[in-house]
Amino acid sequence: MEPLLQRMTKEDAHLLFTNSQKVKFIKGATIYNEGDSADYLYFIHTGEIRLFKRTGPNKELTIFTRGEDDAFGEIGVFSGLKYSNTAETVTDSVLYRIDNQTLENILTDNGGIGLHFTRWVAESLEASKAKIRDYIAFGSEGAVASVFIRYSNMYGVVTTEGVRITEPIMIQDISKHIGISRETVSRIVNKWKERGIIDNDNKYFLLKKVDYFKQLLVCEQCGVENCVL
Amino acid sequence: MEPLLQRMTKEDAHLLFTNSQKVKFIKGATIYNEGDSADYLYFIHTGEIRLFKRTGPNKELTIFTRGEDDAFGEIGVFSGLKYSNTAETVTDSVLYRIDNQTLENILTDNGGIGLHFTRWVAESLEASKAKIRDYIAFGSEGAVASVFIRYSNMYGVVTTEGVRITEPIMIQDISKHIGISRETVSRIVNKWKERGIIDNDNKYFLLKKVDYFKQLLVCEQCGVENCVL
DNA sequence: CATTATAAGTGATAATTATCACAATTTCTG
DNA sequence: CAGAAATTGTGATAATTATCACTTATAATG
Repeated sequence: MEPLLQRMTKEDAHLLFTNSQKVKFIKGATIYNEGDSADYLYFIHTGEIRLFKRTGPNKELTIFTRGEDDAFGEIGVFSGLKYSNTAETVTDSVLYRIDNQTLENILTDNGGIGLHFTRWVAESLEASKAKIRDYIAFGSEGAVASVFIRYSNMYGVVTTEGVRITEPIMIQDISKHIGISRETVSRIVNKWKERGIIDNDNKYFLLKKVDYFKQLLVCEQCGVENCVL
Repeated sequence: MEPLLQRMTKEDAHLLFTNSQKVKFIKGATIYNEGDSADYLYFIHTGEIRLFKRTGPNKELTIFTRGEDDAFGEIGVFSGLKYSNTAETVTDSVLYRIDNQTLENILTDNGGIGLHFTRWVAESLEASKAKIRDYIAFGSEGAVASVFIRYSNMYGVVTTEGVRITEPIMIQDISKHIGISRETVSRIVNKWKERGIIDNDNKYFLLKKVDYFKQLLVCEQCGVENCVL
């Protein structure tokens, strides 16, 4: 999925930045908490952000992640008074934040920018709905497969051996995306390793048989563009 | 969640209608299929529409439903070339459809209308993400509870006995929302009936202890506005 | 109103997944 | 590089859920 800022002209992006305030966060910092008043939309200059919901003591569900040139906080800013997720940095991050009212004024005056926002949110919605399908309809294996496919769409490099994922993936990250126990995810991944479907060098995975995943998830109908985490 | 057309002025809604084409469908008709070219956004004048994905032979997953004054098809129109869901009428329906390009022109010229679209899509996104949480994080009971809570937010009437849901609900409808077998849903619902948590007159349900559901789903943080199906 | 068609309930059983309790690996840090 | 911390693997067992094969109940139709 194309990051929000890359969809617009430099001038439009500049307009948003000049109306924003620069804020820095170190790795692992919390930018806002679920339930906080939703005052800002955040643009990611550098870094990566994980949005998640807490579902119990020591239990989290990752809702999505966003990276450079993208934005987050739309859920609160456009649709409610409060953020419905917690936002946390995955890496050191430099963000620009624009307040609610300033943003609305810009969008009202500038339908072109607004249309980019609508498309961006609509694609996020698309991604979210496709996730529901994948996570629910094909059991635990389907859910894990879906996470791998989505990583491969985001960070995959095609090689002769298969698709190499350039971002490190931890088993427990996968587990947090799909709400399945770490142990079960571990067992599924190891079964696939034995069968030669995937391979890994510690946290770096190689999908040797992407078709196995696509078949499992009945991917024919589904475009790849919005199949992301 | 407020239907799209009710968010805007009559003039703005009128502008959209005059650029649209009226189409009628009988109950159970398919408006478009997953994979069809996404040429139109549809406004619902009267009727109710169910959007779903097919996940196997005789297996469907309901993605969402929309009713009067609302719209659907945004996924294709704003974000892709193809519809990613199948749209089917639940009741006889009168729709207006506007083609892709005409809509984009209107939104580009009119940031105010565009902002309503963005908010509407952002709230749908919010609903979708909250669903993921509910359906995944609290087991089968949580998923079923979530469907009831969402029905009650959409069609609930508060009475001295509890919340009465004015729309008929079939067990297999619930099952299609959450991807859990009909039999399991049936067993869960009957267990709750025995315990006095819910009651029903055939398809009409009464939630006697809404708090039981809210506790199960840890609803404290979550606003009710976008907690819909 | 009898007859189909749909939907729902249920027992038995198989399959899947979670949980617990550690052991083994890998990564981090001084 | 050693020791600590974090992550992963694994066996045993419990809990949950799906599936199958019916039966029962409800709704639709001529």
